[in-house]
Amino acid sequence: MSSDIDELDAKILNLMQADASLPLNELAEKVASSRSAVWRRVQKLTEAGVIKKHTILLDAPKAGLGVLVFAQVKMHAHSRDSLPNFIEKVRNFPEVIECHTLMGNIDFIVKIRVRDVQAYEEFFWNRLSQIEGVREISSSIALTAVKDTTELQVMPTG
Amino acid sequence: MSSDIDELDAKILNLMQADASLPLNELAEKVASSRSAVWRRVQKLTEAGVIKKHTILLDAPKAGLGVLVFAQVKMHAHSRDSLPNFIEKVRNFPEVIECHTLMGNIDFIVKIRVRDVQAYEEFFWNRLSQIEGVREISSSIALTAVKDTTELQVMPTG
DNA sequence: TATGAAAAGGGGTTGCT
DNA sequence: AGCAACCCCTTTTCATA
Repeated sequence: MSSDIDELDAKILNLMQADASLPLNELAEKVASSRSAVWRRVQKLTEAGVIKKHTILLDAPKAGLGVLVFAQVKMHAHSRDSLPNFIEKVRNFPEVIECHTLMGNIDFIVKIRVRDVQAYEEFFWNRLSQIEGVREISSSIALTAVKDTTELQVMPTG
Repeated sequence: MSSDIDELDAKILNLMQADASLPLNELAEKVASSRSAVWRRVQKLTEAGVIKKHTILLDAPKAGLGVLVFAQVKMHAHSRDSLPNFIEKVRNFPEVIECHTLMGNIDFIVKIRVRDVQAYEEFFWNRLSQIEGVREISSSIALTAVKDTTELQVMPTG
């Protein structure tokens, strides 16, 4: 399950999250190991699915998506059947960055990035609120990002 | 501001977000351009800060962080002075992945990843709720991730 | 000034010890 | 697990329009 991560794996993962463009020899040096050893660890971690992908992170406003919204969505109580449709729709909206089901009275929390407030209004009325089974949406515009990372603090297993 | 992104830039950014390990020649082929042209675009976009960093994304449960929590934090109304301290603390908690200030009655939304529910209880009581000025915390454990990406749909400016 | 080609350098990959 | 050789990709430079 937590695919047996030892201290070396943890160090590698933490460094690569901070900067995936770090050359293999520098990485090896920082973790006090050799190129090949580190390279094989990375292979294993990728095959095991611990490393999901290599990507670049963009500055959202500079990429033309200056507005971040968190929407709390509640579904009609008797609309179990419309859930697969909701999920399908939400996955295909490029504006939706994340969507999670929550325990408690909120059914979904949805993280959305759009160009500006007008674009959100458009998205809200014509897209999100139009999905069958949606009962209530409470939208909050995010002001300042106090913290916004993708880095997980990986610790050795056990 | 939205650093003048043309169609070629947009294509490059979208492809690199999907897979940053894509070799330059394949990337060039996909966007119907040449290696050097694409390479210079990437340089420019990095210098302009549109591309913030290269990273790897981990499977959180496989990396030993199986529990995702969204916490809504409200501060005491008269505790303006304690905000810098709150921000500083939150930024230094490795469990906190994101924290945004919101318009409306919730002051902060905090996204947290921990090993298990016990780890969250520990984090909640000994860390988050101990920060000066915090009045109320409403924690929701996330069940299923309907969507969880970092990819922004980049469109040409204008 | 921007583009393409081609050389030079560095890093990823592999096999062997 | 480490070493070293190989090969491919990135990066620079140069020539061209």
